[in-house]
Amino acid sequence: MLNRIVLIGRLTKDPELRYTPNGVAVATFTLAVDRMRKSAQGERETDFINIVVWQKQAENVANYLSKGKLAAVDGRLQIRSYDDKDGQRRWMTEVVAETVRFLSPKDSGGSGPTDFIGAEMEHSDDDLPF
Amino acid sequence: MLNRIVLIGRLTKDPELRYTPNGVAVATFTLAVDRMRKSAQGERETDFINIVVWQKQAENVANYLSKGKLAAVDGRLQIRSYDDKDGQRRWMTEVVAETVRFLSPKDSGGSGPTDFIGAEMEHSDDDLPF
Amino acid sequence: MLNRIVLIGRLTKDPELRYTPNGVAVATFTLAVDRMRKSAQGERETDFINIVVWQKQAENVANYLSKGKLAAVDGRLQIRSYDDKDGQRRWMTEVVAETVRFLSPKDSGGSGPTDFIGAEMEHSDDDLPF
Amino acid sequence: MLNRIVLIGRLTKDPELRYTPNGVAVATFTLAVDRMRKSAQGERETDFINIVVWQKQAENVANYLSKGKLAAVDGRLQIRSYDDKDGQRRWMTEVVAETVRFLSPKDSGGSGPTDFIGAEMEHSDDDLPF
DNA sequence: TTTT
DNA sequence: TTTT
Repeated sequence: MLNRIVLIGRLTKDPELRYTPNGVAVATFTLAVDRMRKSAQGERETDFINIVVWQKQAENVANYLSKGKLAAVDGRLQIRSYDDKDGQRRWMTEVVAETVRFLSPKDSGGSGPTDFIGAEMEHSDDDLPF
Repeated sequence: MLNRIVLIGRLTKDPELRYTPNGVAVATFTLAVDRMRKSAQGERETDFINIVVWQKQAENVANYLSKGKLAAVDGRLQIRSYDDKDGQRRWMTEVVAETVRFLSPKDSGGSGPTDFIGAEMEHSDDDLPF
Repeated sequence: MLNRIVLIGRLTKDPELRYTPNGVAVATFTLAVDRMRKSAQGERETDFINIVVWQKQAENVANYLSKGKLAAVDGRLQIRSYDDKDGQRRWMTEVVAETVRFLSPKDSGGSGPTDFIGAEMEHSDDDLPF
Repeated sequence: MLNRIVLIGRLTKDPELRYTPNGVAVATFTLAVDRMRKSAQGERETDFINIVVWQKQAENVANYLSKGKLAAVDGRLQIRSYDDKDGQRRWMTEVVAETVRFLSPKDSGGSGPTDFIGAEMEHSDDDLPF
């Protein structure tokens, strides 16, 4: 009924860009998200979370994000089941991004992307009736 | 750069439905959101938060929500400034809902709304290329 | 660096309550969270998401939640790796709840739990210095 | 019943640090959070949102954040009413931060803060019973 | 101006 | 392994 997740972390690798049979862009990457508390042994712990982005955003991600860059993702958690090569049912978890924000400073001297991408929320309040 | 809020609470009154000059539906209502901790004097405390919803959702809200009903709102926090009648600058805070979910059980015997409304997130994963 | 998720859905079964070797309560359950958009074939789709809760909350969940009840969970997404019986590395995904709210109306005639449980946020503002 | 907000933006000024009568640290600052869509006239729009942080975090914020720095805030929306000098009831809105993350790169050559601060979530899963 |  |  409601499913909303926000993550901030760093890309473990460059994003991968593909296209569906009907030509829709999809980018995937993994975010390393450090936990706030350390393990019992005092090591830092990290969740590695797979992200999927669609369409224009997928292309922006592929163009402007790369390994090690800091990013924020706002989306929903999705769990897909599939059967592996041995016919075993497996589950895969991923976050379907609604918006991705680039948080690493633009490379100085770079051509400079706009500093955000994402689906627009609905409406202007320019002429509210109240 | 990123602005995301999720609230669950009860409507303090029936929602109000209006239309912009160009015919776009807008509904407004207030959610009473109880805080988890009580005040120093042991009283329960509550935040009263104004919500704005647009378009089709505005009409659904007007049709299916009413005073006392439980609802979840997912949106963004917005602060608008305006000048009051004395020419003083004031600020008003409201949450612009992206989705509103109805959490009170449908009235038994009622004709029964669908149990949710809201903007759709972007994409199907029916034919992922991986 | 930041990892925050909010879910609303229904329990697929009664929660399970266990204790760690050192006596800390842990409850687990699965939330069925309907997606907003239907599949290409027009079926409703659902994510089944595993939830873990600790301590006092675990016991409240075990006492007051049961199969089919509506609940909201606020927490963080965690991915643990483990090796299955064939020595294969597997991942399991779960949401570690910080708070769980009970959204189904209390059974009429029931003894009535308090209608929420959860970790408290930090501070009162009773004597702010401004 | 549930109230959760996540913001990313830049500090409009250096944070202010104060202490309650009983010696508890409180820091306040304002985050400039750009909206994703531009106004009808094509200008970028921004929400200026007041943030409050308590205790150890307040001191960290005062030490490591300053005007222009990028930060993420995770907390709850709070609305307090007060009476102004003319005896008029006014409302003020602020976000009570549970965690604040520093997103600007540490100044090269600086002494280097830890790169996050915040309340810890509850439990380790080092000895889960399952 | 406030809800169960 | 799944809920209304």
